[in-house]
Amino acid sequence: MSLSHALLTALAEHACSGSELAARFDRSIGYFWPATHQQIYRELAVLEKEGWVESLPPESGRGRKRVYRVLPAGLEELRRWVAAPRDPRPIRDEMMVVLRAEAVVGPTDLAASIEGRLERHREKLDLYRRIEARDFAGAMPSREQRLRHLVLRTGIASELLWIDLCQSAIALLKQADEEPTEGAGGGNGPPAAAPRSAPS
Amino acid sequence: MSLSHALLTALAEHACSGSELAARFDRSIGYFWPATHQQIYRELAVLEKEGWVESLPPESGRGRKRVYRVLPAGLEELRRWVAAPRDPRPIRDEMMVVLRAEAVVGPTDLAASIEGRLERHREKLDLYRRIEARDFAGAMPSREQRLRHLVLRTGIASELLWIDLCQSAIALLKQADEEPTEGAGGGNGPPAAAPRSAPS
DNA sequence: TAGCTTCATGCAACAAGTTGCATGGAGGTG
DNA sequence: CACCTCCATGCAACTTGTTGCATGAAGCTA
Repeated sequence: MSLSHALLTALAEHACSGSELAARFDRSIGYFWPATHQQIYRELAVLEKEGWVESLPPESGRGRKRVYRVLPAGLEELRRWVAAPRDPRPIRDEMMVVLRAEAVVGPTDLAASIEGRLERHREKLDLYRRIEARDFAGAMPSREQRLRHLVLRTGIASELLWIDLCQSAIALLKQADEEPTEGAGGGNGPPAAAPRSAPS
Repeated sequence: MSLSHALLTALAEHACSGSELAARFDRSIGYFWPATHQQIYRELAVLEKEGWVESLPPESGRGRKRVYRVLPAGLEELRRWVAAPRDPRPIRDEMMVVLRAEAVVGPTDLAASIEGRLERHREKLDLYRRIEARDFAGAMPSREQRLRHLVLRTGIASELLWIDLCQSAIALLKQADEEPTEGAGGGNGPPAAAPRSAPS
């Protein structure tokens, strides 16, 4: 299971409370392994029961913040997990299913839906590039820095891949609309989407 | 939910039984949306309750094969789903977490583990390329063919991305092993090989 | 015909992730 | 002080995906 080890990693980088963990996830590890605060609290309780982290008694301050810290056994577990063999994850993205579905029941208004998604990918790409410029501008990075940069660069490459897929799909769908080959198309199709003749 | 619609798609392509669906998944849609036979049977029951598919009474033959066929309501639902807006999925690959973990608790024997994974990606890439050569060699493909080819090409691009990440990671980890400099921004003078950049 | 294997279907239990809401403590405002 | 809002933690229920095993129906073999 990965979430527990993602939490160990984050806590090893810097001990903190559950809510702070959730906030940090939202702008670092969470880009690649999202987790809600619910998952995080639940998992922290498990980690403590395992003896991998300890929780310091709640400080005073807003709410009842309870700070967690990694124990040596947790670091050991993390080292073991890092070197363990593991399989690739499949892509498991709806887009791959949707395109095949469109091939069967289309044409539909899929292109418009993909336009929206394309925009999200562009925003993500932009975000990653700003982080890259901010955090990895130095010329002589440390080992840690280089590893984290590699992760970020993979995120960037992934966004570029999806942007490319979205663009190709949109082009292909529109092209097929403009040259309606045969087969009477099934008669559905909202007239709302006027075919823009400007190719992207 | 995607599995139900992946099943509708597969059944729309060709009506068949649960076990045949499972077999077909293993060599087509399942590359990008894996499903066990358990999920498939459970989901087929749901689809039938929804009125999206119907099951013909079991034939005779091996076991009690029960063939499912998509109903018009199912096709309608599939069309609706295809055009619905949807967000990108996060990458959610352990690799991204592992590299950050290694940055914290390393060095470990991570490179060896990645070597194994690299091999899997190469096998997958090879498989996809053989499918591409087999199914998409024609010069004037139909709309369906082009859409399905696009899906496959994205799979290929994805494998290339992960292969690149694995290679970069291995190079980086080994390089760091060989020059165990530390702290103080010391003089690692001859930087032999800069990390490879991602394809795009 | 008895026993073994394979096929197709399925139950049950679990693991992981999601969603909606609850609670109790701080702090701010009138 | 009374009230409201936010913060940090957490419960409960649900969905989705995984794992292990069970069962009945053919077919194969001796």
